[in-house]
Amino acid sequence: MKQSVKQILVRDFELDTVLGCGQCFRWEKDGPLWRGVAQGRHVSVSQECNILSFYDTTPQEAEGFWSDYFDLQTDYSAMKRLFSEHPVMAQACNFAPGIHILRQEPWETLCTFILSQNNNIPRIKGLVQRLCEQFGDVNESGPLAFPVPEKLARLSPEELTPVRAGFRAAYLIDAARKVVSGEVDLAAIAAMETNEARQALMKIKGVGPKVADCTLLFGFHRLDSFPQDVWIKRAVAALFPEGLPPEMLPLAGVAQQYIFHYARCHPELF
DNA sequence: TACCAGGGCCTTT
DNA sequence: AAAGGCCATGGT
Repeated sequence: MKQSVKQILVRDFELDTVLGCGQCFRWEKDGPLWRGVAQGRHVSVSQECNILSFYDTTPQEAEGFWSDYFDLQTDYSAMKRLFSEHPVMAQACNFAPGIHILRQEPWETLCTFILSQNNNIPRIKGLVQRLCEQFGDVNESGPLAFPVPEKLARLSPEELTPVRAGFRAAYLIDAARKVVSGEVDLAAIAAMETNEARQALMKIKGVGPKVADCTLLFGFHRLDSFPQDVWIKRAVAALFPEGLPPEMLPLAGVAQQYIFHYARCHPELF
């Protein structure tokens, strides 16, 4: 194995959990190495104990762009302390102590979660990969950037058939057209209060509360947005019949990730 | 409110 | 090898 270009000491971070828990779809594990693309940059990363090793990038990119992407500067132990005042949440936090919320690009996050609906992770990855291969730009370092909205806005549903997204193709095109026209303004959404931002995203066909909240949490780092799917609804009903404790609400999205991962890995409990 | 909309991965036989 | 279930959902 070649020498890493940068090693970073991490806490409360577990690469396998972060990249495998269903918040991102452009990472592949190859032996100990995870290879991925974000915003047209590619990188390889591995982790041994608390050391994160970066390859195929520069020390500057690792310290800057990728540290931000992996949200390494946020103190998750403080959040876990708050959540752990609830005994069941303590168990969930303890079960997967290395969860982080990635800081992904909003447009890509919106598209990938449109594609995620009524779908499973392996197939979502395939759809995203074909979308990038067919319509993404290649830069000089090789990786395929996620297709820009202008590109997708020009397409007809027929032209998207090679992606094999099914009924989701029309949703993707609607999203692209509304972003290009400014009817959905992602920069403005970044500045909106969460409920207003959710409503704005839901102007897109195929974007309901769940997809909107995933976009806000994973693409805009809105830690108060709380994506509710069948698993979370079941788990919350069992664990918090009165609803989430109010002190957790500003960080409900982070709490959601611990609960979701715990529920998925203990299906017999819910 | 219930049902339907691609398609393929994964488990079971 | 073949079959069927299942899918972090939303529109009609």
